[in-house]
Amino acid sequence: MTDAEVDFNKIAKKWQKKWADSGIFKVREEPKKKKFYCLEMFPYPSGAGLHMGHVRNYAIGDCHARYKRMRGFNVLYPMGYDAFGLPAENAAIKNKINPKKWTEDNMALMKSQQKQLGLSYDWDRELATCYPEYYGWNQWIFLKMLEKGLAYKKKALANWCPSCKTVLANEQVVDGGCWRCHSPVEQKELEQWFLKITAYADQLLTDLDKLGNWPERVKVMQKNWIGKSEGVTTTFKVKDMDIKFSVFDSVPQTFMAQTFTVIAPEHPAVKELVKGTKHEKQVMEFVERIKRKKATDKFDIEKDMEGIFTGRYLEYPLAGDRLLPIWVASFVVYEYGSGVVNCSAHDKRDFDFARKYEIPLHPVMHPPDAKEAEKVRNLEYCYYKDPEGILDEPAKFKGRKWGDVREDIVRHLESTGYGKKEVNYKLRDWLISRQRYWGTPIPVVYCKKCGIVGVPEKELPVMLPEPEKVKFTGEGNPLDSCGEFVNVKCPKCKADARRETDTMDTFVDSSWYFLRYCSNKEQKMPFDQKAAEYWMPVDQYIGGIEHAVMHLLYARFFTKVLRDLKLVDADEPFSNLLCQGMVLKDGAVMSKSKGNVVDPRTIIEKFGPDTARLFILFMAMPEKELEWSDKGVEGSFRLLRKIYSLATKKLSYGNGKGLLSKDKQVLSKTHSTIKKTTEMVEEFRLNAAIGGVIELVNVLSKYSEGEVNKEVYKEALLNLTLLAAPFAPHIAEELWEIQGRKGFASLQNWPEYEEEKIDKEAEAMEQLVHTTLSDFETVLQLAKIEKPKEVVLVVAPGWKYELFRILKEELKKTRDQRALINTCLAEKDIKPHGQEVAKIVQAVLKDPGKLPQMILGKEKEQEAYAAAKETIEKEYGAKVKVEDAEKSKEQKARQAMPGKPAIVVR
RNA sequence: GCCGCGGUGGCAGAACUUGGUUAAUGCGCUUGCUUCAGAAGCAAGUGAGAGCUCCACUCUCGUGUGGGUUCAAAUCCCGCCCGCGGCGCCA
Repeated sequence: MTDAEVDFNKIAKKWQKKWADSGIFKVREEPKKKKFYCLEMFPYPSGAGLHMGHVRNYAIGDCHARYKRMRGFNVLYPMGYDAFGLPAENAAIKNKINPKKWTEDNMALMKSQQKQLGLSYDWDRELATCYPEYYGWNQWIFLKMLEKGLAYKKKALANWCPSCKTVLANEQVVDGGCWRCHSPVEQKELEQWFLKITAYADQLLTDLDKLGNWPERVKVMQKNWIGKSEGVTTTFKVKDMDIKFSVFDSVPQTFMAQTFTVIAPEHPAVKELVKGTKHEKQVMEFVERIKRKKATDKFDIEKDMEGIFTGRYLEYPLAGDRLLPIWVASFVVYEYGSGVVNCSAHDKRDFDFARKYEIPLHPVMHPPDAKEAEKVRNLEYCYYKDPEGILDEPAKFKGRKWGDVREDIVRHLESTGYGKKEVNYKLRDWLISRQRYWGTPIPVVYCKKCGIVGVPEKELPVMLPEPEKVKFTGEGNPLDSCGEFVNVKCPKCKADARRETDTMDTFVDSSWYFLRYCSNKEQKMPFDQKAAEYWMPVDQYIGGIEHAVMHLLYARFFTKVLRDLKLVDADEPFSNLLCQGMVLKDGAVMSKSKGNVVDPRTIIEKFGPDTARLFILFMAMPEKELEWSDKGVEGSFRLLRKIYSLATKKLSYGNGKGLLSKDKQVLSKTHSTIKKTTEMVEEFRLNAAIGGVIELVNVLSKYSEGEVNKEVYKEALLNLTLLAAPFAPHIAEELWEIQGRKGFASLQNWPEYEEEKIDKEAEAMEQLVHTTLSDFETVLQLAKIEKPKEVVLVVAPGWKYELFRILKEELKKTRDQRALINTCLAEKDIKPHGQEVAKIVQAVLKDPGKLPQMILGKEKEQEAYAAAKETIEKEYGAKVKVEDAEKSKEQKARQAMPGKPAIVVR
């Protein structure tokens, strides 16, 4: 670097200020303009500030937002904070810090870092969920759901995290532990608030198909989570008792094989089944033991398949007077279906269980192969779910295939009066109660007379009491300690009443924040309908894969509920989803405990925000994991410096008359780079896009060292500036200014690939230079040196191989032509692209009469050769014939091959 | 077990949609120039192996693995192996 060192941070600050002062990133609804809503998952303001994962997230999002803006879209690109949550409260308990203050400090820190990165947010739309202006609308939506029966309270076994001292939703239990602190989750019976997400199970499932641009794996995860299964529920009586069991069966075809029944240990009916019998003691001991095991350890089906007979039988009139012994079995899931299952020989797990406890089995289906059928009848192995399987029973369906008898069996079961077609889901209702302070108060009052009363709309928001009025002891819900909050009058009868002290799961906050951004100042409603109509759905959502189920499912649910409330018309909140990969260091996720954290601040301070952003975008595809590399950061830094010097260095201009071939190449490179970069950015292959830009930088860098054509250089530099704008916006602005342009680079139109403006020859050259052998150059060389009378260009398969084999032969006969070749290459200012060029030239020099024939096929190449033909004819006066060999290319190729050089390409 | 994704030089990662001399781009490394020296910068080189006194050059093998289609396969088809992620008793 010969110039004075550039202070990229100074440049960054300068432009950040100009952007802010001019307000260029503020947006309004403009019905005439095409809108684009670009959104990143808003961060939780933790005390540590931004980490690399955030930087990556925002670099991707900002790049996209800037690109779309330059493409002429009216871009909504907002930022906010998911500000409620446990860490704030824990800080309050541990360090006696005001959770509100703590959160606000963190938000301020984060915001300053985001500003330091130069992200093009419309900061006027900022929101934070911990303020009544926001959470009041959580309450409003909750009340609407309460009205609709979508919010309800029930006593249920809940997942309890003893460390966080709160309840967790099913989705928040990961590997039997708390999703946040990983402590083992306990089961506790509590009265809790639920949102009826199951009412939308089917829609949430089927609408996944509308999400064409979501990653497949996310869709699969959601699908698994919803877990739809269709089948038949049959209801039978327990012998000698007044108990009936409904049993769900998704594989009803083999119902005649059912020989025993299993019931979940947690099932309350177990107690009744054994009450007062000789089995009682043993069975109840078993139940307790299994419950404990399930609660603590990782429960493993393979090892822990256990059961115990209850002494009771289920009547099974479908098979005459068959009685099914009822067992308590460890593997039965109480929460799924009815917690009772009928078992048969045609299920792997049932089969294994029956063998273990020597329960009789009764196969009713056999494989087509007679030998195998015999094995199945002898119970040598479990035969299940084979579409080719042939039924033996019931008699009515004997001989039918398992694969196509299903519907008939279902109808048959329904006709018996015992069965009913039913759909089951794994999805459970969403438990939103949290026994915590730092969250949205659930707007409900308990009155002795009126029962559960929703707080009237006009009294919203139910404000969280100031932290000073609450005791943070670490035991129980802090809100219970605030009498002023708890003791209220019933809104209906004005009698003394008690306020609900549960607060909402913070996932409620993030389930509709994208709607609030559309009109974050709205006072009368959660959001302005017209604004939401204009902006929704989010066109591009970007965030971590860890939210594949929870957040994304809840947000989809809320959107559907709000749609049914006629507040939005979008079915789905996010049309495109990008799940960015993790940022790794030394092969592991960056984490404090591993000590491999790289603080974005140090990188920004040292190299400036553009370097940090460019590096993080260039190092890997957005979806993939990114391995941090300090050296790579320096590489990006060097690149930016190189770009900067392209605009500031002294140039020596040529006489400016006509374009030299190198000028044409630069021009052509410029435009092909526009083309490539545009394609890559559209496809979110930002790493490849940057790779392309770097190529252009390298070409320009080299070009700028010799004599340059003023106009060509100007055009190249201008386009380079614009192409770089989404990736390194500050430097792009600076270059823009250096080039004497007015306004902001950020607001310019994205450059277009202008085909007609480019010299055809150079374009043709361009298309071939990097992808394949520069055939065109070769032909030009030949034409220039020998001024041949005729060049035949034809297309056929295998050309390169054949051509070069022949040329090699030629070469062998030649000696000492190297000097000459090198001379002509130098003169033409062409970097010897391959030995091949030299070889061809050499061959031609040896025997000018024997020219290679080339047979062209591909559209691209045809164009290239057409251009070549034109040039050669014009400039060198030789005749060129281009043959279209598309239809019979192989035939032609073969004809062309013997004795003569040929090109074999399809 | 089921589902999804992937496997390319020393590393990250292009090229796979549309089969055409595999390896764009960056990092690293080697050599040279520059420098008091270092850093930075610039220039050339860099898949592996072998042959050749040297140079020039030549040969063989190379995209996890084994097959197939094709004049031609990283690319298309089939089998297998390995890795990552998700689901996990779902009746």
